[in-house]
Amino acid sequence: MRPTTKDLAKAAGVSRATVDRVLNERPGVQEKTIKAVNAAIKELGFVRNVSAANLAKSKVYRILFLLPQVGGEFLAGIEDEIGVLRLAVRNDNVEISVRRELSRDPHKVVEILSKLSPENFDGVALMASESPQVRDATSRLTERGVHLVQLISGQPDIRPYDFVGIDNFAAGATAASLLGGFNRAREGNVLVITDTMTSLDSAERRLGFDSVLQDRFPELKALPTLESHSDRDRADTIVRNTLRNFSNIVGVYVMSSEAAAPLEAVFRYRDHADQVIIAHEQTPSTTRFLQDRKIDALITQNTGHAVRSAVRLLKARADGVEPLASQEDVRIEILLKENLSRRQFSRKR
Amino acid sequence: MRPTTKDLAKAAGVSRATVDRVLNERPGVQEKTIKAVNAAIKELGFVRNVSAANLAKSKVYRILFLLPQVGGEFLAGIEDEIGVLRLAVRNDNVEISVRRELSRDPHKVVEILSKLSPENFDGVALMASESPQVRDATSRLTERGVHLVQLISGQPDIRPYDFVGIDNFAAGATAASLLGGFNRAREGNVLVITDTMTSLDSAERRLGFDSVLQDRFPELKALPTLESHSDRDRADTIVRNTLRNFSNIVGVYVMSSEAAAPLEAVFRYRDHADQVIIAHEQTPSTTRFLQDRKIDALITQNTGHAVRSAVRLLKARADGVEPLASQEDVRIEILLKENLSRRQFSRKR
DNA sequence: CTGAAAGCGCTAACAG
DNA sequence: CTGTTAGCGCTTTCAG
Repeated sequence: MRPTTKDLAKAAGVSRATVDRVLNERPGVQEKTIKAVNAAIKELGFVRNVSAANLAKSKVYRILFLLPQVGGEFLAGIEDEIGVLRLAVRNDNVEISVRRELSRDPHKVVEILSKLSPENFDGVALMASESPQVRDATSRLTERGVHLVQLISGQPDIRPYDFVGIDNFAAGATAASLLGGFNRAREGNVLVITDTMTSLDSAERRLGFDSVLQDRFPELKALPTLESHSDRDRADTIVRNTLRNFSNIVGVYVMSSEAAAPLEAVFRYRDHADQVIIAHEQTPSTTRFLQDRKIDALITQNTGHAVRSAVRLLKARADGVEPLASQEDVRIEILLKENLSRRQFSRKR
Repeated sequence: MRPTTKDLAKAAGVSRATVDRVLNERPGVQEKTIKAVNAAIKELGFVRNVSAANLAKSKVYRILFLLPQVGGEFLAGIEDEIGVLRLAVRNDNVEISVRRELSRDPHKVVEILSKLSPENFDGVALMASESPQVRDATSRLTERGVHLVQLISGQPDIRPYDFVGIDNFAAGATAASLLGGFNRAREGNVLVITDTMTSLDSAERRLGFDSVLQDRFPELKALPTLESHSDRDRADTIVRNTLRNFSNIVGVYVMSSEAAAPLEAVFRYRDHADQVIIAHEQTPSTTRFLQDRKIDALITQNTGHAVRSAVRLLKARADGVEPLASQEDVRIEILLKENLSRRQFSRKR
């Protein structure tokens, strides 16, 4: 049997209440009592039972997902994943809420973040592009005691909070590697489209893409990035114009997570078989395109996993526990028609 | 506040003990009392608090991983993952043990399985090839009340227990798609190697591989499967002979999860750049080969995820709870040099 | 600064 | 067939 607070109390010659005080670093305990309890902890190899503690506290973890207001299939998919998770974690005292109210304007984002406090939320999963203003606001938020994880959009490895998502430079490089590899060494141009280049995510993908193209596929030349600004008509226009101006297009790379409109524009003016086409993220549209072989590959991240990871991280931070690192890594996945996962799950009854 | 058994008891006009009896379908409760309690459950929207129940029962989930006795880097990696997980889940009353004692001989496997009982284990994760004998033994095991999940090796969708792993037909198809796609339409032969074709896994991969090759890459012809029988020297010999007998080899496909020896044999007799090389699973060796561009791609499954998934499934089955299907899907991943995940985890302090 | 006692939601043992 | 009582491991008053 694992030792309990009762055992600690006996070993340290104090009451269970005092053990509790020491365990939770509550104030008002004599230094020597603290030492005695800590010695007992070490000696007995005590590990606290978090669920018993949560039961006693009737603790609920309140987690908020802050998402962009506008979005297409990709964002809808994320909302769905959150919805599924919300039900699944109710048994673990986790209460998830979602707000779709972030805009491109950093000041609006800052305003929303500034209203958040530990009174209302233990943790926030934020899906917003980086900017100096937002960075400051998140710092203040965490200082106020609200845990934060940056979700999908943003930069790994840079600040004192967690990032859940893929390395966009590597994602772009992966796209280039596939596009170049599948292209059979034809010479020509590559059309590159995204939503907007002001987002760091797209910029990083482009850098990764270019670096591999230059290194390994000198026969390919990537054109300047086209920006659709989330506008269907605009996507159509810029694609049409570019296809008209550049004759020898052998590849297309759609960098944005909402790829449907740009891809449809391409299909409208070109036979899909005439070039290698790579896009990002798995949505109903992109899945269909892959199945129909209208595109060659998708670079994706497992959004369900990302969302669960965000919740686990926020919970771990709230508990002051170190998360299981390997589990929280979001991989850059490559999807071909052949490895689209068919079955959701496997069990016959 | 969510309703508790206390609320149920009051609403149904019975004691908490009776509520408990109904909740856990214990015998000896009047039909009408059961109805009353169930009515209250429905009315109040009661959801049981599993961790409170576990606390009261001091329940521990005893889970056994049964692994093959012999194995290389791939199996070692799985053992490592289990080791990490064992520590991580100790706080969740899960006790994991591992036995590396399965042999190729089905009768030995059966013997081991027949000794397992609910007295010792709540669930077993079994990594063994399919065979009629083993199938019977697993059926008897589950009938005895020990939950079972088939891990990595085996067939999805066929029996009344869970399978955690990838669809090997699709994995083989994916390999062919990459090999053919990267090959730039050269005509030639493809060397195919595995450990042993008697395992269903390899057979399935081969079928998937061939089907895509025939459909989409008629310029490629896959040679009969070579079998290394986990023997380094034998791998060397068969590879050398085949390379001597067939001049025009433009591709190599290693189907087995332990790929190091066959790959090294290939490198010994051929310049790696002369053909497209695809193998399975990420291990120290295959990772290095990918980084050095000695191989072109890996088809992998996330073993850490698979192991965690197995534990979650066995726990869910033991609780009689439906698992979160989407989370337990193991994907066929494609690894190029570009999307090898660098960072394990991302947080600066 | 420390301890006693009650309670979180559920289960187990024993009466009745 | 059903209720009472005690207790899982930890936290939270409230005294002292």
